[in-house]
Amino acid sequence: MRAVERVDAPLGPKTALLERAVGQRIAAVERRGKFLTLPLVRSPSAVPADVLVLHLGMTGVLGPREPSAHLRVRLRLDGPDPDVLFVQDARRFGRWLVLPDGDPVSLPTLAAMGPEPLGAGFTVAGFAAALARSRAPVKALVLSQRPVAGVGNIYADEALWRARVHPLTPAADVPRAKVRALHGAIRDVLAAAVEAQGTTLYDYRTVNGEVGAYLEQLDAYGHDGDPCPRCGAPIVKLVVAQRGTHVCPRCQRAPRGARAPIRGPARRRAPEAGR
DNA sequence: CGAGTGCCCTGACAGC
DNA sequence: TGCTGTCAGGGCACTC
Repeated sequence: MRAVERVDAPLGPKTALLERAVGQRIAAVERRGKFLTLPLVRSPSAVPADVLVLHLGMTGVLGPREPSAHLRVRLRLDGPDPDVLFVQDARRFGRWLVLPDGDPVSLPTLAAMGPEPLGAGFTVAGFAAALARSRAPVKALVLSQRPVAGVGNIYADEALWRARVHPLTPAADVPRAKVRALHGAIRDVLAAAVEAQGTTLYDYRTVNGEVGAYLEQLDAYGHDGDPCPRCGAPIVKLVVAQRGTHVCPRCQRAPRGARAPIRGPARRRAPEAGR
């Protein structure tokens, strides 16, 4: 069990409690959704109380090599090499903090997080119940991490496309058969993406510095203007929950009342062709 | 309390 | 060449 000898990070509200990690031992390395959670103990036989939480955001990289730029956290451990871990985060969307006594009050998303998508706790029945409670657009609800953990914008689009569910459908209106399909699609997409070591659009790298290969398997995300791989209709891009959203207008039927496609803020004409 | 919006932050890129 | 504006997105803070 390695102990934290020193933490260097810029001071601020997001990092104010990091120094609580100093002198404690890392009892485990766990993950909840997109959060890394490291329970800390004050002695090898103690029960974990504080939890060191790392969220890498979109551009965060955690690894043993010192980055050439955008270093945010330096974590010095006792014991053998590697004895220093670095967090690089160009866009500063990451978070790193200690939750005293594991209290997630400052991280509401973590506190209310749904089951792990690849675990046994993610059931069709539970997923259906979560959707039935909300009239938010189904994509917005999925992105909230509450019905299921770990689904971000790319994989939400892919799963909805596979299940033939329009992202603007009110969650409670998704038919039972499509809830089942979406549940399966989320599992399939995430399992395949993990297998491919993720999706590198721009910055993302694995812990070994490699790009993620799932980019090549994307069917909908980023394919606006391209033919749908299933039916050939052009994929359309719209905005749902402030996120770029890619839909096949033929396979994914829009809910009644939704006018599609919704372009973003109508202050600027969209470019003629995709890149 | 659920839903929607604004914001953070930097790099890539388009357009002039 | 260099400037300006826009866009990308995970999660929190805030408003309605």
